[in-house]
Amino acid sequence: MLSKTFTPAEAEKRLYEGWEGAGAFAADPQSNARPFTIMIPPPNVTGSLHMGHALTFTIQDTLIRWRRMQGRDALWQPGTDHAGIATQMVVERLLDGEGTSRQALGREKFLDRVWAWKAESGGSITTQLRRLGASLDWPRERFTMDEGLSRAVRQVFVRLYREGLIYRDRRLVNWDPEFQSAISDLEVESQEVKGHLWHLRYPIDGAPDRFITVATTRPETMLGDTGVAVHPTDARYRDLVGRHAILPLVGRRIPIVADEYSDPEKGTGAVKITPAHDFNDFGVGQRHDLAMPTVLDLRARVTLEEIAADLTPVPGVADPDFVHALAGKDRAEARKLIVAELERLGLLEKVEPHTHAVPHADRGGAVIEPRLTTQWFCDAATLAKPAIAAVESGRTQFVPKQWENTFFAWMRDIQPWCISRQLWWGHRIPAWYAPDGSVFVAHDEAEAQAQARETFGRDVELTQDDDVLDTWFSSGLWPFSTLGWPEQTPELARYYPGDVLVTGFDIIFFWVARMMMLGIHVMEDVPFHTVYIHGLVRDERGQKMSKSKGNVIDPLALIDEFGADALRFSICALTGPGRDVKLGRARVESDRSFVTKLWNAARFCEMNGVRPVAGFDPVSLRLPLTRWIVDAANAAVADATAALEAYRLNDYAQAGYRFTWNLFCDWFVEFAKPVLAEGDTADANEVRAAAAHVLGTILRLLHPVMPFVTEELWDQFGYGEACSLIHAPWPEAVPVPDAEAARAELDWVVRLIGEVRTVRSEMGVPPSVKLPVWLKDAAPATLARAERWREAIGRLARAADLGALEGALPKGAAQSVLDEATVVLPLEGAIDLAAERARLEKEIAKAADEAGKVERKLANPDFVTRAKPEVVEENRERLTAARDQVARLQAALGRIAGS
RNA sequence: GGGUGCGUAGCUCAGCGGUAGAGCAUCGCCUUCACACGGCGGGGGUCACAGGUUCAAUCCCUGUCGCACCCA
Repeated sequence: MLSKTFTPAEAEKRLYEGWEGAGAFAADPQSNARPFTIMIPPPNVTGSLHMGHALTFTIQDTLIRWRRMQGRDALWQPGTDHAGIATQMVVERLLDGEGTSRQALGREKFLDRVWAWKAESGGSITTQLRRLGASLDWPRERFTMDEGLSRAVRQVFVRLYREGLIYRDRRLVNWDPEFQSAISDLEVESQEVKGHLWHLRYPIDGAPDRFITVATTRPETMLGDTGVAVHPTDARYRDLVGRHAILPLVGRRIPIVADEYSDPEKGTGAVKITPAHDFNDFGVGQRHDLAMPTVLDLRARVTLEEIAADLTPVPGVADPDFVHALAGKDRAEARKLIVAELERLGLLEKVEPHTHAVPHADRGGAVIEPRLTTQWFCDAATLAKPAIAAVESGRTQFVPKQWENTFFAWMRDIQPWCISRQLWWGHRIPAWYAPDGSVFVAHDEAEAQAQARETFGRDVELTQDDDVLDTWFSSGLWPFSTLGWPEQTPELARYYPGDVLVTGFDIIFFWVARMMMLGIHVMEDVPFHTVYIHGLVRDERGQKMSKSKGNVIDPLALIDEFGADALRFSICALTGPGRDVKLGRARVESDRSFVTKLWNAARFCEMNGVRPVAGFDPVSLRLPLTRWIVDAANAAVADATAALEAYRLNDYAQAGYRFTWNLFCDWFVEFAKPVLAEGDTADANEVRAAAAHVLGTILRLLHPVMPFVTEELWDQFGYGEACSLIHAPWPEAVPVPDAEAARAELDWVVRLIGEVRTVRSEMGVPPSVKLPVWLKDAAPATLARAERWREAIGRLARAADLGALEGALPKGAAQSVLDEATVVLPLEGAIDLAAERARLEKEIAKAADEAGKVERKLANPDFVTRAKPEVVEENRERLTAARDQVARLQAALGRIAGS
């Protein structure tokens, strides 16, 4: 016996353990089945499950469960990435709490400590994914810092280096001064900040009392200015191009150059150029061969090392003592002092309020400082070309397609990818330096030694590069490194390339781009054929969830409260292609009702002796009711399958919901009741068998999105062994004899009941009062139909009697038109005639309005001659139907006129 | 500034040339033997605005306005 209610908390744990324990999630490399592969975009090892995860992993799990049921050999590859910066931050914070630091521990002990942290609290997300029901192949779980994956990283690094696609270069990079590491462009987030625009007057060399005024948002960088740029067409400054300005405070002579970077409309049209501290200025500096002194150190404090020699006293303009005093000052402090000094010297023309975009680190939030350093770079532009081609040719397709534009835009304008990080936690760069600075890139130290020996003719002492690689470098290898590459494993041969990568649009550049570039280069094939891009999760008002707004919803709390099935269903139902998911607690609560509804429908079936029938053959179905519901199940299966194939998760959820609730529960179960009450008759047994078939279809249909409740019912009903629904075959259409006739019949019954219910409700007849239902002018076939459904109509339409209208219309009857017949409800004088008249007049107006509209359309000769013939024909039929409707309703009105 | 997406019932969204739809909310009735996490019924929309194409436009085109996001 099914319990009165479904208890998710109890069932979920038991069922998940059942599946996992039985190896139900496992891919089978030995199988003959066609594989279906989803590589999990590895979540950050420091992370815990948030709504974004719940969204992406619900989609992935729904897809993987569906394909698994279709008989595919499904691999959903789990794992986490080592999240260099985030993890190091977490552990450093712990050390800070203990009054120590990574520097005090030293590199090796620090790394031991990180591994200890990982063993203890890392990867809690993998436990949480189980709560969601995610059917990942856990024994295959990988971590980007595993030995195997680390080997893949070294191998690819060495290969790309030898191919010239990885190189060292001194370039401007985004520098996080708090973390003291380079970070990639993508880890920088620009934020609007209210600041100022300072207008500084730079004296012109050799032209007393003449100045060029530059506008800047960062006056503290002026110490590193090595030029002033004006637009080549700017008449105001034409005569100054080629001359020099005297850099205030420093006393350096700096050239005034013509460069299109300078925007005549902005500020004064003249910009100061600080090549070592601004990306645009760096470009100008390169074009005009300007010096590039660094004036801020690793922590963004003023350093004079590279400009000390330039300091030249100029009376009233530059005082080396002032500049010396700035050494070691923080950039904010230096700004204040410099502005004050310029003001004192009369070189500050004006200060305007100004809002501008300031780069911040997306981890930690420090203001990023562009900094000129030597780093390792990857030639992304070269790697991007085949990736772009793969998408252009359709070997990899984006769903929805418009995201391909985003991908192209970024990939076609891709910058060299800075892959070195000044961290300890990560894959240490396999490069060793000889005392003279020559570099040897090798798979290990011994190989590097051998190379050095060859170069120098003797052993030299090598030191390994201190830096580690960007975490995304290892994530980019994920689709093949997790399968054992560089070993040629059976898994690699079988599951690469994968089928679909599921992720949010915010991550196209991170995962998609990198996996594409590295996958194509190393494996010579795309890593996946489809990239399904979903939206972001927002709160019910459409606001982005964030801790600072306090609108974060914890998916685990929702699972505790309403069950994983309800949460998963909500997510699926709201996931339209290219749409953000606006999710609130109320939505999940209401979807729990659906879980409950399904449970109760199953309980009804159980109580009425519905049991799976071995060898059930739909071809033997005789009753319209059973043929109708099995046919409708076929349609639901077709809709759901088509929706999943098109990645329309919302349509899939809706197809399951509507069929289950609005057809199976609302109509089929109600129609079945009188038949089932017959007991052990042939009809009743046919209904039982069909109900069992359809319930089984529903359970299979909904399993991908609601795995727990469906599995529980499947097991308890005995459709299969415990925990076997996960591998049950995905439903397919079954042959139904004369489905068309069954549909016509049931459709009529449903409409009749609807008409009667509407009239009763509008006339204010309480459900406790049963009324006869008479059919006037009904065809014999219609009367026969009514007779067949006497029981059900009696119950659902509260009909005391049912049959043809004998004789004249009884006094005070309500009427409604249904096809050729008029449904008559005798109200035995209790009817409010005025109300009935008004009701009929309203119906007439509606029908007449429709008739008029179609009439006008058909009266247009252009329409009749130019529209498609079937459209014209359809409209003619509509006109006839509407006119008949009007005529019958008018007749009905006429019949009560005399009453 | 460049790009993308979106403005359809109170809300969330579907539809995308030929009769405007769903869910939720709302209102009314009902504790009917699976389910009140329920049943039945009703109301509610110049499909953002203005032009254009077409026999026909919510749907296609152009422009305007508004919102969101991405890139600079």
